[in-house]
This record gives sequence, structure tokens and C-alpha cells, in this order.
Amino acid sequence: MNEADNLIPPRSERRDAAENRQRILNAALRLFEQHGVEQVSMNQIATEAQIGPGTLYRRYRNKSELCLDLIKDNLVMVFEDIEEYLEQNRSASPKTRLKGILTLFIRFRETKTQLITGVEDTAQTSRPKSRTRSPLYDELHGLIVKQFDEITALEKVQMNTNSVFQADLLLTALSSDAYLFQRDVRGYTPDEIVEQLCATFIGH
Amino acid sequence: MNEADNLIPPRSERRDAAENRQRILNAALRLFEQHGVEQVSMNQIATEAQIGPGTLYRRYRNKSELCLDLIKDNLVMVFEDIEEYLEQNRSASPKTRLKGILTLFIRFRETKTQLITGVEDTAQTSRPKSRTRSPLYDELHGLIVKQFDEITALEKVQMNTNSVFQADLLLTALSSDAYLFQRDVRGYTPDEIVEQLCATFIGH
DNA sequence: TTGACAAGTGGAGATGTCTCCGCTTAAGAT
DNA sequence: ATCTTAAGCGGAGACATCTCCACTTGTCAA
Repeated sequence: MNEADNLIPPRSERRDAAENRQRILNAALRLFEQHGVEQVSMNQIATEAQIGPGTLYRRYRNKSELCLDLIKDNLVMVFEDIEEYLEQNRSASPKTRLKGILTLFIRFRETKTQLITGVEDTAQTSRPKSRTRSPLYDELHGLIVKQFDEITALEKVQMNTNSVFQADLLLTALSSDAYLFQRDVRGYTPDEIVEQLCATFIGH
Repeated sequence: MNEADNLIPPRSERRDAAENRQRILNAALRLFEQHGVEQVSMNQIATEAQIGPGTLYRRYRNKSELCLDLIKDNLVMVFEDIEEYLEQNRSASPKTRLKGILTLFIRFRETKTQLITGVEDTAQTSRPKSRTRSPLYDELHGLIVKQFDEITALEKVQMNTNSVFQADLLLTALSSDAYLFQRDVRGYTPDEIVEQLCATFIGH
């Protein structure tokens, strides 16, 4: 069960609905593990969960949302880890702390590569033009902006670069597309990618 | 007709095949203009061109390839423009030239936004895992790497950043996803984006 | 011309996404 | 217990991508 869900809606979930939710999650987990996230269709998940396609789509508008639900808990944990790290390294330089954040995030990324790619794949037909990013994106973005701002404040030199822009750029480098390209085609290890990113965004 | 095509294959195209190619291109152009690239399906294009779906897919494995064919000529022109620009600014600093390249490319990008997005959308089912990039990508990438290398050579300070990595990063910022996010959500103008990119990759 | 055959065609159909809507059922009110 | 009702269900079906393969047609050599 997902405790983060019942915070906003005061109305409780119907018992049968809750059961179906579990069936879906279990079925998806099973199929993803067996065949890989990309290879599994919403149809298969519905069949495996023994529900109709309509029921599946009522809860998750597409595979992307389903994947997100499957890593939501882990995502929350990562942010807690990062928060804790920042707590314990309050005295460290912002540059060090930024590197710490990146390392933590990429470590997580590596453990959930397939699901994260699944989350980002919103190649669906009915598009509300998701030009906008998720709240999760915004949270990580905010953390990074903060580090950039502290770096800028520390060094007298007035950077004429915008922290928000830089953070966006840094985060697109962590998207599945860009990240896996660097790792699998360019052949960098995760640590080397962190290294390169730090070198790019915070000189030497 | 597309003169760039007949360079490699010595075997000529059958007459009826050439005609169908034209029908496809014309139909696609018409429908794209009328409804927008995203809204048009391969089926619609086949119908409009009065050919079977199989014939369409024989020539273009997906909409992405079709879009690429539709801008290939323009793409070649952009590279010629860039080449010419570099020619005429041989004496300028590499930083200036890099900015020139970016400006030229983004200007082109703005004129073909929809088609470029269409090219990048490879959300198809049969994936040979297109982790690799196109030759077009590689060409632009090479140009940018060259500028970076010249910048590094000029300044005594040994950058511990890899030009290849930096060029990749710069180019992901020019992908539809990232670029349109900056333009439409963050609200930057094309020129401001160039400005930010320059500020990020080549200090002040 | 004609024959052979590679190249090309088209549409049926497998599979997938996603919606619509009539039917069912859990849950609070009476 | 029963009634009401909104939440939930599920499958038919619209529409999309993409493949397969029996059939057709240009093209080239003889």
C-alpha cells in the first residue's frame, strides 16, 4: 500500500478497488521482472491481473503512471537520503554537496533504470502536451538551484548564468535518454558521468 | 526529388516506386500543414496518398523517418550555412564561432519545430534500441567538439572536461524536449537560450 | 518482343492504446 | 435490513502501428 496517497483525498477507496490496485501492482511487478518493462503491454498487465482493460486505465492513464506508482516509495526514500546527506554535510562546500546529491541520485537511478525509463516514456496518443515537469522534478530541481545559488554567492565573481537554467540542463543530462547514451554508447561509468557533470557546471 | 539519396545506391528506383514516393511526400506535407505533424497518423498519410499501409511502411519504417526525409534538404542547407559562416569567420575567436553555430542552428530549429519533434519521436514498438544517434547528430557534434577543443587549446588552463561530453550535453539542450521546455515553460526567447548556453559552456 | 525475376504493392490481420458506457456493487443513510 | 447512489467494473470497439505474404509490375537480358 502507498501511504502517500491517502493524504489529500479524505474519501476512502472502495474495498474492491483497493484489491484491484494491489492485483495490478503485483501483476505489473511480476511481468516487468520476467520480461522487462518495455516488453510488457497494458493489455498483458490487465490480463495477468484478471481485470478488464478499462479498469486498468481508470487507475493509470498509461504505463508511465503505473511505473511512477511503482517507484514512488523509492523516490521518496531517495529524497530523504539526500535530505539526510545535506543535514550531515551542512558545513561542506556547496560544490561538494552538489556532487553528493548527484551521486546519490545516480546511484538510485542505476537501481531502477527500467522503471525510470518507463516513467519518462509518455509516447501516448492523448497528449495534454506534458511540456510541464512533475513535482518530483521540481523538488530535485529546487535542491540543485539552491546549491548553485550558494556557489554563486560564495564566489565574488558575478556569474551571468541563471541557476534555474543550469539546473534544468543538469537534469536533462540525467534523463534516461541522455544518461543511458553516455553510459552505454560513450562508455562512461556512473561515477565518471558525475565527474564530468561537476567539471562542467562547477569549474575544477 | 531528393538528390542526396542516389549517392550511395547504384541501383535506380523503379518508376512506379518513385511516383509513390512523391505521393507520400506530398500527402504528408499537405496533412502536416493542415492538422499538425503530431495529429497525423501513418494511416491517414497512406489513405491520402492512395496507397496501402504496407507500401508506406516499406519506404518509411515510421513517422520519424518520414519527417526526416521531409527536412533532409533543409538540414543539408543548414550545414552549408554553418560551413560558410565558419569560412567567413575564420579569424574570429572559437567562442564567437560557437555562438554563431548555435544561433544558426536554433534559427533553423525555429522554422521546423514540428518536423524536428516528429523526427525525434521514435516511440515505436519495434525498437532496435536506438541508443545511437544519427549521422546528422554526429556531424553537428563534431563541429562543436572542434570549437571546444580550440577554446581549450587557446586558454592555458587545462580543462578537465571532455569536449565530447560537453558537446553531447549541449546538443541534448537543443533536443525538442529540452529546448521547447525552456522556450515555452521557462519563457526564454531563442536568443536568450543561446546566451545561457554560451554562458554555461564558455564562461563570460 | 518476350520471358524471368527482383522490386514493389496492398490489404488482411496481429497486437497495442485508450474510450465509452451500460451494468454491478460497496457503503453510508434511513 | 433495505434503499440510494456514486464509485467501480469490464468488454466492445475505434483507431493506431507494423508485419506478412500472395499477387502484380517494371526492367533488363536474350
